[in-house]
Amino acid sequence: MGITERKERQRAELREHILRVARDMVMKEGFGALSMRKLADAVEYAPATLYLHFENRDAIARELCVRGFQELLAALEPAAAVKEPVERLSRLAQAYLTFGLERPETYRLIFMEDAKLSAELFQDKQHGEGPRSFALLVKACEDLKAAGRTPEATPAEQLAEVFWAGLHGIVSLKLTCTGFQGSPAEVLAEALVATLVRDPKPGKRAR
Amino acid sequence: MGITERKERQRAELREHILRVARDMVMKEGFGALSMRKLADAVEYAPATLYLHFENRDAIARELCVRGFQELLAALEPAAAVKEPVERLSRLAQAYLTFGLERPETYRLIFMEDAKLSAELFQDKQHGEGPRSFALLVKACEDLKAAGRTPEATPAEQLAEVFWAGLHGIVSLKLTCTGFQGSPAEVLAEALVATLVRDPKPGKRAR
DNA sequence: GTGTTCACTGAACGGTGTTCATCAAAAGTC
DNA sequence: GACTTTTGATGAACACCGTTCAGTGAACAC
Repeated sequence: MGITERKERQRAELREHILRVARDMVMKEGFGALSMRKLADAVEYAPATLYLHFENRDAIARELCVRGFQELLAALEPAAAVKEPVERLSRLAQAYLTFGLERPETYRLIFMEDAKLSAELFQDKQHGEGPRSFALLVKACEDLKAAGRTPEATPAEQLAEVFWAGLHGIVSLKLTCTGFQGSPAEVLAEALVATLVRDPKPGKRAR
Repeated sequence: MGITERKERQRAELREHILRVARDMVMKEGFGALSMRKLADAVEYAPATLYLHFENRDAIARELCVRGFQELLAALEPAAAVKEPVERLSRLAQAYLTFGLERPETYRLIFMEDAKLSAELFQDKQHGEGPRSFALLVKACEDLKAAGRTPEATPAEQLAEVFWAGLHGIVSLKLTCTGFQGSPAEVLAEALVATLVRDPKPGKRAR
């Protein structure tokens, strides 16, 4: 009875194939330019066939979103492995920027498209690559705080949110408001890290 | 020969009427939901008539963008009038957030839609409400720097860009990634200001 | 009164997402 | 092997979309 298994496998393969082609099209021309008909054409099936594998166009977007977050997490992880908190923050910032600016359409899809898309991906705060990516920033800020190098009154979690917001702001303004920001993204990232980090206080070191 | 004048006035009035209706529709359902046909229906003209007043749908978006930036500038100006730099920064942040969160679709239109839209509005760095809004932030950061309360190495302009990016990040993440940020926007705004501002250094006051 | 201008429109073109009855081939059953 | 059932795939349709353009009728100029 390997038939049902084979069918299931073929079905999964086609689904995967559709998603890969869709991903390529989105990366080239953006999600807005992805039409079900063009996608069907590209995979050499009739448009209606796509609906046997995905509920609708949004379902494809959702799937691509998940993969986008996986890529983001993968892009951040090397930087998150750095021990020294300040250096780690800086590396995380650079990695985030590089991801956003080199994959603009992916970035737009996961962070600047419809709210419904990314909202549900942040529901489960434990699993999911979105929350896990954020957790890396939180950890970095906690370590920074433990080293006594953050503004005292601000909790690490809030600091991480401000950090993420800053990074997202830099990337998304570069993507939409072309030519607004005067400074290069890397410079802004460094400036952002500089605002977060406080000089170590010699008086507190003995404590 | 008041006829041509009257015609011109009527023409301008209709154009204005179309824009007002378009603005209402965008504020209610977002720019994506604004269709030329529905707009034509709402103003009780045939769709083709709209093209006698606007080159295409994007031209309407551009016009609404300009108005959006005017509203943003108007929202920021009271806060910009505050003397004390730290307080001013805080007020600017709150005003920016309020604007973004209370007019989400306007905000999306001017900052999160197509790059072409806002790009050209930031070409002329002197005039235009976009650059002038940004100038308010730059001035605030310059005054903050003059008071010796910024990170020393970072120029005021860069600081302003980081500030704007932070604000934009907070607003746009609230708009797209609903439920991602744990903290309320106002709290994050305060935290953002806190990261930018340094304690006054008593040693430098005498200088 | 006649000619001209011009705001306006209906209909069309080519595109979109989505649905559904239909069909042929594969799988299951005897 | 013949018959029935299941099922992957589809063509055609529906209701939208932005945009164009020939045509029309009323207001204007003379």
